[in-house]
Amino acid sequence: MPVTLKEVAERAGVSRSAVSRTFTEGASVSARTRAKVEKAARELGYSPNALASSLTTGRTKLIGLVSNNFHNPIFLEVFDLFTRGLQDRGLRPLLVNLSDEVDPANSIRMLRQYSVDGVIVASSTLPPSFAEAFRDAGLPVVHSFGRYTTSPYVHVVGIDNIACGRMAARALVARGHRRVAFLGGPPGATSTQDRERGFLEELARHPEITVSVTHASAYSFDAGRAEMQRLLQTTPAEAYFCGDDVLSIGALSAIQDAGLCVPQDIGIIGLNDMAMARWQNIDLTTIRQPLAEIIGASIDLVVATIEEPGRYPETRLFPCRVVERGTLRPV
Amino acid sequence: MPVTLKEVAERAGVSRSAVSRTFTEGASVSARTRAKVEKAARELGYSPNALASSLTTGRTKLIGLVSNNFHNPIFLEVFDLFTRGLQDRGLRPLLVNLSDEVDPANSIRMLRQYSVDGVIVASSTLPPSFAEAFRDAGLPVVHSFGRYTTSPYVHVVGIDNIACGRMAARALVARGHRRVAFLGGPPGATSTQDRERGFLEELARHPEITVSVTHASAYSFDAGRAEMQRLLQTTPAEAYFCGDDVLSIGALSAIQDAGLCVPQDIGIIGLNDMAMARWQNIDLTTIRQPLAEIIGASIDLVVATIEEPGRYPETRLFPCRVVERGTLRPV
DNA sequence: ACCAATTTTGCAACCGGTTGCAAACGGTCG
DNA sequence: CGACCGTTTGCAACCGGTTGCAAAATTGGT
Repeated sequence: MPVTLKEVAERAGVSRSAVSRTFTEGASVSARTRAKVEKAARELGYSPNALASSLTTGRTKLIGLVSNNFHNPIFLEVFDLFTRGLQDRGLRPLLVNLSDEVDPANSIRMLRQYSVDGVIVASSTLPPSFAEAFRDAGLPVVHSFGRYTTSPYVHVVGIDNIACGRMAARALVARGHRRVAFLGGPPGATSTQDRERGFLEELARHPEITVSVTHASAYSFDAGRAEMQRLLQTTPAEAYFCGDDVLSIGALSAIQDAGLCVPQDIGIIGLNDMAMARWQNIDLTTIRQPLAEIIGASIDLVVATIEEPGRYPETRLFPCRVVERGTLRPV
Repeated sequence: MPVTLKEVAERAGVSRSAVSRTFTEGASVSARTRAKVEKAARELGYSPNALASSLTTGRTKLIGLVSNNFHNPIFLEVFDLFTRGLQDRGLRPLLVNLSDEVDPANSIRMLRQYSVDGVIVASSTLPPSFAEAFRDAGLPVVHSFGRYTTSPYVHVVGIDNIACGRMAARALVARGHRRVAFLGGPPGATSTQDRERGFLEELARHPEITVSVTHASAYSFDAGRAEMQRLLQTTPAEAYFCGDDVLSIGALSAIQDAGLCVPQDIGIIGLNDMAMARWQNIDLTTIRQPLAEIIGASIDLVVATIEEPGRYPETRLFPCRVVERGTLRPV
């Protein structure tokens, strides 16, 4: 059904190579043949088969976009930015939903079958070994929202979660809170581990302040709410640094249901600054993670690695900043 | 770099066809050769190139998933279900983000270049002509969340929006409201048009009830909030049927900010029942759209059409029901 | 052990493109 | 007009598979 190179060649009265050349950037074709070919192609409605050409060129312009975060609303923003960014560069996202899969083997096999040019692993809950397995399979890979390392084995783009933990701690200290706490995401997530670490390190400099730590089972509203409900059964802290925004919103809902006021009775600071944090009925004080920059850099890096396969793995971290809204009392 | 059929054949001491056959379902290979081939393949880490095989078989197992809804949180649920559902059937989603594009031509060209087996257009804001253009290009297509027609030109899977409008109207009537209103999404969206129509038709049977209609500029929190703020400047209705949940949440926030109580002062009923509607700090009364069924049927239908290209276009609608929560007073 | 029926196998052509190479072409200059 | 040089062109091989067909191997029956 779809029209092929050969048919265009016949109609234009030229060889197949001529047609191929008019459709490849920087190939040698005279203006006359090009015109003939373009006319024939237009009349026939021809567009070259990207997959067939990938056979010889070795490039598909397909990028595997692997994620397991299909429940945290911020990932809709992430997918929006990734798909647009990839499209803008002429690349196509092949989406892989990991849901509860932890073994990269299947995804690797599948993405190799489709000869993707590169892979982006977008997750803060997958272990570093996950992205590394792609690299071991010879695929250019970038781990977005991954953990910072001084000697990375794969490209990592994201934020300095330890520094964010510190930043959150300083924000709470600056407000004079004496009993603070970290309400983390799933303990296995490197993002939570690092945020916790930074938070505790900074607070270690203030021995007069009491710190406690607990974890929600997932980065989700329900998990955040459940954990805060549990905490409210005994004496809660004065202010919480929550593992991320969706957790914060869950915690807020538990606090409000308990008849307590935010930020008077309990303060909350989140992390991400997803669109919803700006919603006026939520109005969450949070640490802003510069999504667009992270995603832009991730794409740049995967493209650079495709072009230069031996490229040395690098880490790109973007600075975050506190966005003051209504869930933490003024300094 | 990746290992090919030929290398496996050489190592196993068989022909290339033999290798090909051991990897194709239902081909004739003796147990002995199969064993030899599988051993060689395992040792070499071979997995067949899906794109190369697609050249001769004409099937890529790639499905174009086209959407323009990257800002409505329910679409994260939609993408989750679509990607999982497709993966479960051995299909791969090639995601296309339309953002503000309205012309299908580019998407069609691109999806044909990648020889997708079929296309799913997931949007309630794109006109019917959008999906139809794919069909005209010879691509099997299903329009999910599209408009119901008695004589569809493409497959449509979704809900009966007119019936939903009626259902919302009945819910408000049953509660004894005398001044009700529809706060729709973008006027161009067929979903909004149909919901409005059903709502008005049902209310026409109750001449004693005052009805008014306005529209938000998008299915988004901000648009819903802005429109409700505008409405609150004069005398608002007693209860609103909002175009969808995210609009409802925006409206709720405006109402609360104005110091009014829901459902006492103003009632709200939404549509979709997205995960967030269940969040206890939102607790939205809404009309539940059975997402999983809609998406399952969409995939079934696109698969069926791939297998039987001449298949008659059909419409599959799923029933919705009111989910009672806290934003509408009890009957 | 022989023969026919059945299964398995390899050859070779093909899917829709790309590309190195050498021949054909077009233009310039003496 | 012919030699020379740089472009443009087509041929043919190749990318990594699949598949129709006929030959080879196996099976079963006698």
